[in-house]
Amino acid sequence: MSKGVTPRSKDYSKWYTDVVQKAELADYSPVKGCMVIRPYGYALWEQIRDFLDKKFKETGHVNAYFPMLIPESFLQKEAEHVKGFAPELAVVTHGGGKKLEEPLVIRPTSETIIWAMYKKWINSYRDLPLLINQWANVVRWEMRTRLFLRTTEFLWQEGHTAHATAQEAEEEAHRMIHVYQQLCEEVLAIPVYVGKKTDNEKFAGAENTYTIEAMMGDKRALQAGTSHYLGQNFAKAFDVKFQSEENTLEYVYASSWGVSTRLVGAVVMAHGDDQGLILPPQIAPYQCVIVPIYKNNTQKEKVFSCVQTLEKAFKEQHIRYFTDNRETVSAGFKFNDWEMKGVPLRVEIGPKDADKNGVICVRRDTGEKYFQSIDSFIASCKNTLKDIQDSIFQSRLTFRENNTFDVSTYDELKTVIDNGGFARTFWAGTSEMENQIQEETKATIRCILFDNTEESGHCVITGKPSITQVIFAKAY
RNA sequence: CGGGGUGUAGCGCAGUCCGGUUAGCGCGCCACGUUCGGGACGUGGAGGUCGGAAGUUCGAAUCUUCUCACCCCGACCA
Repeated sequence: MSKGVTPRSKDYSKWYTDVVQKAELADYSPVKGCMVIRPYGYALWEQIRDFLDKKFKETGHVNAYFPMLIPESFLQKEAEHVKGFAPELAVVTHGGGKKLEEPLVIRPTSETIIWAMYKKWINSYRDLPLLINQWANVVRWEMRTRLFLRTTEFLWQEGHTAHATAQEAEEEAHRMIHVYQQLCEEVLAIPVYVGKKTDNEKFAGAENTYTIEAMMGDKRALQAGTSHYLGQNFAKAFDVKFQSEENTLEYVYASSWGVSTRLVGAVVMAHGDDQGLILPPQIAPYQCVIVPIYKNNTQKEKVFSCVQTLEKAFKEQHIRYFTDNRETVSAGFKFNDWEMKGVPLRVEIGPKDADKNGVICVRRDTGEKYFQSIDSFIASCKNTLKDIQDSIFQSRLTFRENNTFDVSTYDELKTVIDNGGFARTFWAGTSEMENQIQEETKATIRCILFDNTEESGHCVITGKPSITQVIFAKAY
């Protein structure tokens, strides 16, 4: 095995694949397009899952589980939905050695089977709102796959809610995109642009799609989460009506929203460097790694008494840590290994430090290395982790701001896209114009910003006055 | 599906053009010893149906035909 990873400047895509594999986040499986999420990678997903699950429950949602196999006919019921998903379905045609009466598709998303059930469960306005989330795997037969970013099977959560009014469903869709924003910014330390998708980019079967868009280390955009206002589309397709307080029969309004294991890829690409991963403390499986250094048993005893002091303090402060007491590899190897794995804070304790009752700390984000007494280390560790979290976020925010350019002409837009970065501009164009721009520049409208930086301007293509500010970028 | 590439030890590769005893190298792995503060070293060792099938030949990793798989770039997508 070679020692480092391909430098980002040489081949960003290769760098990404190298890091994912060398940090032991995931590995290629014997099944084309499917990866194995390894324990260290899965631990990242668990952090994401735990944060979101708590948030979902705080906002009134409950978890449930629906079948992975969906009757093929269900997909047909919503015209746009089937059009969007039909090309990428995996279909089960046989079971128990016999051909099935009706083929079953492996869910690419669960709207249809969930709405088939909602029809049974929803009768009255008293049954609403219905706020269900599911943690599940889905399968989409993609042409080209990449570890975490786009795999044939992936893990995600999908929320599916039913409401009595359009306004309530819209509010729900907005609420959840903001939960995702909070996840990205506060936990993953990735700043995101929040906004709405254009008709070209919206979900198959949605009225409105909301999105958070993050900038990766190569200045391309990654959609990090989506939330949809589905209107009455699925209610009509599955005939889900409720009796209102006024005793009228109405179709219910819906939302759905999801994030996936793609977010693990986002963390890699947003923060990583040529040494490997850089994990924000909030998501790091180990926030601190202790590397004891010694030559003989006398030193070992002395060093480990310090290690024990640290471990006790970490436990008390609920800091996730790992003591690397492998005797088969050198200290230098361990340093590189944990840097590859992105552990935010490394604590080295050698005989010299133990004599002085201190430790050497090394920050992964800045590389800063300093001596501290054990007492002051223990007293400041939480703050240091917080500082790392904040400064990683700040550095990403600065990076994004430095690479987001306001443009007012198509030529400027092209220049920004060619040089790499986000182009922010006003828009009053059509779907066709958007397609044309995509063909010429490879860039798409990532989102229509919720929060404009200016109230109004002129459309970058048509010159018409506009209050719609958008982000153009090349996307993953 | 279009374009490009690769299949030889766990990983990365050489050997293939121009067929010739026992198929090599680096890393990793195992054992022992010396090491241990930025990817340690020595000695010994284990590990291969050369992607698969058929053919040519006295003889095939190497030539021919067919086939399978995977990777990269595009179109599609969270």
